[in-house]
Amino acid sequence: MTPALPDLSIRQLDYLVAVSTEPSWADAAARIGVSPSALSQGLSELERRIGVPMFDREGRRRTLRPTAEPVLAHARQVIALTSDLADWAERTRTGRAGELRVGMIDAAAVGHFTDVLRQFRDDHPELHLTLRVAPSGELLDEIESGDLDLAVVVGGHTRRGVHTESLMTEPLAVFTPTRGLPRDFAAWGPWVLFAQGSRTRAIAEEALQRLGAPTTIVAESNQPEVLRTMVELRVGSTVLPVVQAGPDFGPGRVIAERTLVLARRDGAAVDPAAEMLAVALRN
Amino acid sequence: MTPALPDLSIRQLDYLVAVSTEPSWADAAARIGVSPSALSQGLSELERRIGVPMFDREGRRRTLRPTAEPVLAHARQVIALTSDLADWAERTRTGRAGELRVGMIDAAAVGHFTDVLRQFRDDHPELHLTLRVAPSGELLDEIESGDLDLAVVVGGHTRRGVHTESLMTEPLAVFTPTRGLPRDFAAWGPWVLFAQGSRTRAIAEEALQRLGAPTTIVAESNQPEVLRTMVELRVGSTVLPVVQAGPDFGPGRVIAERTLVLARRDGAAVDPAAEMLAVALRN
DNA sequence: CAGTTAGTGAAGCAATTCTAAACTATTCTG
DNA sequence: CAGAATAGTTTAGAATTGCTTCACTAACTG
Repeated sequence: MTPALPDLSIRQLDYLVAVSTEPSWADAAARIGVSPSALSQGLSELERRIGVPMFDREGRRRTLRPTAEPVLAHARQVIALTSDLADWAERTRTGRAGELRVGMIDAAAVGHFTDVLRQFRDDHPELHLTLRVAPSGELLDEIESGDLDLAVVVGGHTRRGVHTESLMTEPLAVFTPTRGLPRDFAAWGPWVLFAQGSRTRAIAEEALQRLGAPTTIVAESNQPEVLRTMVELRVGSTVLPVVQAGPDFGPGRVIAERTLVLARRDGAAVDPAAEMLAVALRN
Repeated sequence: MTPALPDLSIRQLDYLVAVSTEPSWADAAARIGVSPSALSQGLSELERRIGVPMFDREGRRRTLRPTAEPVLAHARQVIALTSDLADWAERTRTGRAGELRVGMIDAAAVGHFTDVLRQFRDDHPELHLTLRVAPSGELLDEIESGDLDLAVVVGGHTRRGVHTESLMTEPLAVFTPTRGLPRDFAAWGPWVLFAQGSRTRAIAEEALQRLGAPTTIVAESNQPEVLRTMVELRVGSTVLPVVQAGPDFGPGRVIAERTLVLARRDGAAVDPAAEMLAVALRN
């Protein structure tokens, strides 16, 4: 068992180092910016806590006795360490260093927030930023487990322990192999959609049902690239965020919209770097 | 210029390490011996001073976030250093380590306090004890300049900045080449005495004058060995502390006494080791 | 000797840090 | 699922710490 450490404070050690450097205690006090009395009392207290006499009296001056050398060495070392820590804290606080794990759905990463990400990377070169692109569900799992600090996902999920905040809404549109859509909703389809379980898939199906269109599914994938190819091969029509439709199709027929939200672990302390990215994402 | 260090205390760092070791904060608080409330508040304060969020909330527990690893490392290191310092302080305080420079006149070192010195050396094997044997005047110079921590010298000197304390008195006696002394003091002498400037020499001369004996000096030396030899060679009589007379002479005729005093630098902090030796010297 | 300088001690005040107790939220348990 | 137990926080109040100011002592300086 440790025999109860003396409760020394950085400040007291700082006094000691100052006194060892400056010609007089008064100068030391002035440099630190406290009254001579405070310095005197502080050093007395330090001496008392360590329990070993450290100062001699030389005329009216006080001198550090050589015996106290180990204490001075200790003080210097601890102050150096603390100074390093303060630097680290400063860098972390300003988001200039540290680690930040971000997740985004593909539309966010490659579509809406590409520029924001690039800019953020440029602004924080020392920050170790890892970006994970995956469907909302997976990202939310990782937010929940603490593997991600921040994620941009499709809104509408409810997940305990995860806090969300709306970022933007974007339109979902129907894209067909043929130019133009039948006037009669019942003639729409069949469909090539995002995979079962996807929130965007659910939004699309719901919209189609509301319009009275059939919801026959002939193929599914989570990769918009795959969906587009299917449409080109005339397997069926699809519902995609317009940013992901690509230039080969027409403007598409908007039938719904989805919300992109910023997700963070609930109760997690706000990481400064995460907060800075969040600000950037909100524009 | 350093950007003002956060005033962290050992105690706060200790909280952090405890929390990282124990399964719950309550356990950590119990181990340290403080209320859970104090721990909670202390860690909040630490977090605030460092300025970087360090804890997450996991259900009702709080966990150290990986980001705070550098702080924990710092805490461990500073605590280890402080623990070393505490050990050093403990050893120094109990006189088990450190340095002690002692001066003694020969009669004290070889006569009265030989056993005390041997015992003290045995009791404090780790203590670096240096013993300097020299006449009182020299020793007092060195006490004054700080080269010695402690000295046993002949009393009667007054030296500013040096504090003295009586240890013992010892008799000074006349020793002659012949057995027995003349009844008539005027027939005493001639003398072989300690060198001019010696305090013991002054005491002896004064005593002889008081008795009405002549004080013709035919030889002088500060080495009692030399004085004894002179007496054996019948150069003259001498006045010596009885401990230094040796067995070859009779008991001697006591004519005065001198005091041995413990001398220390005035205003010097009391070195624990010095204090322990002082206690031993006082018996 | 008067004046200045270095450091200390006392009083008062503000900030810190503790305990105790009430409180919130979460988890366990029958 | 209700109720108890648990983990941590908050609040109020007391104790401690640490600072400033001011008076003071001792030691240099001219």
